[in-house]
Amino acid sequence: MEKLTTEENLRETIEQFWETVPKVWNLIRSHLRTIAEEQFDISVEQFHLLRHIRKGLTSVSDIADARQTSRSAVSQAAELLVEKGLITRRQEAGDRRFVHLALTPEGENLLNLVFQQNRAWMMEKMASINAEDLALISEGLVLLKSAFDAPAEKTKFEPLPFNGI
Amino acid sequence: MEKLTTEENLRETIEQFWETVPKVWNLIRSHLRTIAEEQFDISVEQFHLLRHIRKGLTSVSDIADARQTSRSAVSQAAELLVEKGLITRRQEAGDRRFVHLALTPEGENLLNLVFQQNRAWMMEKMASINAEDLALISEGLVLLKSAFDAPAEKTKFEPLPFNGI
DNA sequence: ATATAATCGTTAAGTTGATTAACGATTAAT
DNA sequence: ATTAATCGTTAATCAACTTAACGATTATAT
Repeated sequence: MEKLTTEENLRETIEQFWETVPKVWNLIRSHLRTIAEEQFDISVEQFHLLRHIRKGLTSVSDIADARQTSRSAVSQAAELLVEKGLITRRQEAGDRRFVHLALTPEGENLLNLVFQQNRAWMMEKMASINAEDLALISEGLVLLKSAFDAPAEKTKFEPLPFNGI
Repeated sequence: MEKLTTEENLRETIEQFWETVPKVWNLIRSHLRTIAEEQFDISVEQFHLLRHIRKGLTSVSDIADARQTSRSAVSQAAELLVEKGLITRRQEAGDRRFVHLALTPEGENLLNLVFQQNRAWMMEKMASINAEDLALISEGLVLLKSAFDAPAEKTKFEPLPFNGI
């Protein structure tokens, strides 16, 4: 087996990323939509919002950042969830510009149920993978996450010259 | 180090999946949108369509399946790409219900440029990962892909009883 | 201190991508 | 030969997003 340079490895990994992630994510997202809409009457976007609130992001701005979307999009989605009684809004005492979103017991419960359904489905799909391979997948995901968590690193590679279309 | 059951491993991997994939994919999708729209005047969805055509999916139905969307959505997106001169439509000789989509040289070229830009950006992000870890990520992705490629496996785990909200 | 700027969230208007339903055209099944 | 099913398109509608404008609040500058 020949040793590749890191750059060649990188290209290969990125290739594999494109081969895998869009397809898998679309499939999961699509199944999630079915669960969320048919059984719980919320959209995928509303689900993500609930998920982020539980993860500890409570302000509209923080969630917008995390989701790579606009504050107004988050604000509008939040409004719908408030109407459904799944979250609450509360102004921050210290800085009254901030609004803190929090799950109601109903929201928490609904989120758990959606995750439960999703996990059951994913487990079916992944049932044939052995423990060792599962660990490998996990490790790979951790590495991937940390790469994209980190603030952009000064490049080792030439910035790409862009020459029109 | 304690040995976990496969089911526990599975839960952990799924947990890690949710921790990683939505965030990373959103980030990439967001950056991709910037490139595609600002520099090439196509939407992310149009990009995906081009991508699938190059991968060998030429019929509207096949692409709709692959993207987990409706035929009409694909048809509409295809129409826009035809207008831009990035793809062509050609009826199949044998079964004239089928229409085959194909990239024009301009479409091929544009797709290459978008990928080039995206790869450069992803390389920056992933620049600090060593060769061994890159290989690990690749392997993990391959495993993940094959799990979700396969037709749903008969479950080893209890189908989840659903008990209202 | 006061004025200016910046930040947080909301609202309004408009755009886009998606869905559903209906439809022609073609092919398969009975 | 009729009926079914499949492929793709079109039309109408919907949902989620964007941008822009705006109040409210806090930070900064003079």
